[in-house]
Amino acid sequence: MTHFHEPTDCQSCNQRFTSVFCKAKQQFIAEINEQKVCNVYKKGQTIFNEGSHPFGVYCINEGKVKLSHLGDDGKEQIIRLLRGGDVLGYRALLSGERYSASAIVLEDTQVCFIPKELFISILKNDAGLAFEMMKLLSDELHKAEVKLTHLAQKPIRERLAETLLFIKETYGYESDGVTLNVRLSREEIANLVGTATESTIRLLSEFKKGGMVELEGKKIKILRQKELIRTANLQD
Amino acid sequence: MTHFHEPTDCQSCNQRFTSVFCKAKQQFIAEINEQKVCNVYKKGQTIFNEGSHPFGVYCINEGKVKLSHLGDDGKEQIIRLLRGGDVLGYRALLSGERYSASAIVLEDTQVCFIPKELFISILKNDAGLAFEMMKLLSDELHKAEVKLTHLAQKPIRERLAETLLFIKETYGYESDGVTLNVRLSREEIANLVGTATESTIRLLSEFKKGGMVELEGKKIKILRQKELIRTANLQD
DNA sequence: CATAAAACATGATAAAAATCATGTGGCTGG
DNA sequence: CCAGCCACATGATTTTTATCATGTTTTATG
Repeated sequence: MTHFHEPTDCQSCNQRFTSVFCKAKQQFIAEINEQKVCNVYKKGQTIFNEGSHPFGVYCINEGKVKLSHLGDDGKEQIIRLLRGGDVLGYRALLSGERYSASAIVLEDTQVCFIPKELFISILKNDAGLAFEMMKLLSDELHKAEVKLTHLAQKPIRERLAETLLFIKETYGYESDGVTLNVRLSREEIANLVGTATESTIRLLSEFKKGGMVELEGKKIKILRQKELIRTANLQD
Repeated sequence: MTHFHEPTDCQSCNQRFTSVFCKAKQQFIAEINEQKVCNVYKKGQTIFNEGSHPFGVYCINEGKVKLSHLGDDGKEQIIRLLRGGDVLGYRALLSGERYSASAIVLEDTQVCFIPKELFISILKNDAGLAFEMMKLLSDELHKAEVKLTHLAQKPIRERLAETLLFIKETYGYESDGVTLNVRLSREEIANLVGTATESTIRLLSEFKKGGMVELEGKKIKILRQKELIRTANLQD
């Protein structure tokens, strides 16, 4: 079980330079500081559930979270991977709907909760923060559109390679410089790629045979990044 | 060739109650009115191109536009369909990047151009409008995420049915109450569904045989909407 | 109006991916 | 510690989808 220091206030939070909220005016940061509620979730726990009403936004202090939709036939689709400094739950809040995805913790994670009213009122009074939120939304939209195009046009082999690179971008390597710094099941990787679990397992084995990756249980080591990039066939 | 009345000002624009801009403060609407540039594009023309720099946003007064990405292998992926009242080009502007998609006109379309500086300055000074923009972005993000999930999990047959319903939602029917009010090539429909053109043609023929739709060149009539909904296998 | 080009259509085939089946190893809870 | 379950793995098979080939129809153009 991971041990966390509860941050006494937002000024000393280890995400104070990373999160969008650092762009808020000082007075508002103070308000957040007063009203925020900090919480620790253990691996596998749910921060919020698809279909329920949002009461605020969550800011990840430390940890890893997956955001996933349930498809019409009940199959999970992982929409986003989140880390320290990321904000979640704002999408539903802004469009005034229920959550369209569930947030599930991938490893012990500390999260600050900011109540809806405060979040909205700050957004309405702090144009700078509002602008940053728009940027953030724009970036997410862009990523979603690119992913959508790849999902429609690229074979699974390329998408798996791309997904491994994406995981590396998001969570980086462990101190050894090659092991992806997150433990995902093969099924989760499949739900990120958008394919059947068996296909993912099979292709990972192939990647391993080709010497691109090394597999040790849930540990994945990227041995030849360049070859992986080539396999992903990315133009951008 | 369609004939358009150039709107003399935003107050009399036929989209003044539909567009996000109607949520802006009166003073800003007046500013937009002064600085906007109206333009008519003919079918097939490009409003802006993927990869170029944005100089402002576009507001569709009347007409139909497709927004499409080019995949890494050069294949088109249509990511959005737009109509009168819709705004386009804001995504790239907000995240400060080049356009990540091209906007191409599906039929003669009248568009107002609003310069970047004005748009940004209004957003920074009009919290109400900023909030509406955030809502709009949130909605788009939501739609993109749902589409992403369906692309990953649903067979092409269901996706085609869903796409036909989506086209109907966007552009509605002609006065006869059954014909989709837009002319798209089979290839464009395929690029919307995310599949090969031949597959789309084949499935449309099947839908026709089953009596769900009627095909007359590019005219598509929806004869049995309920069955189409069932075919799309939608839970939401 | 003739003609070429593009779009549509459909069958045949090949490739990709999902599903089914079976087995193994590892972890968990009694 | 053992039984049972679950994740991982891999082969066989089936289904789905793309690609290729060819013909027809529509549309655009000189």
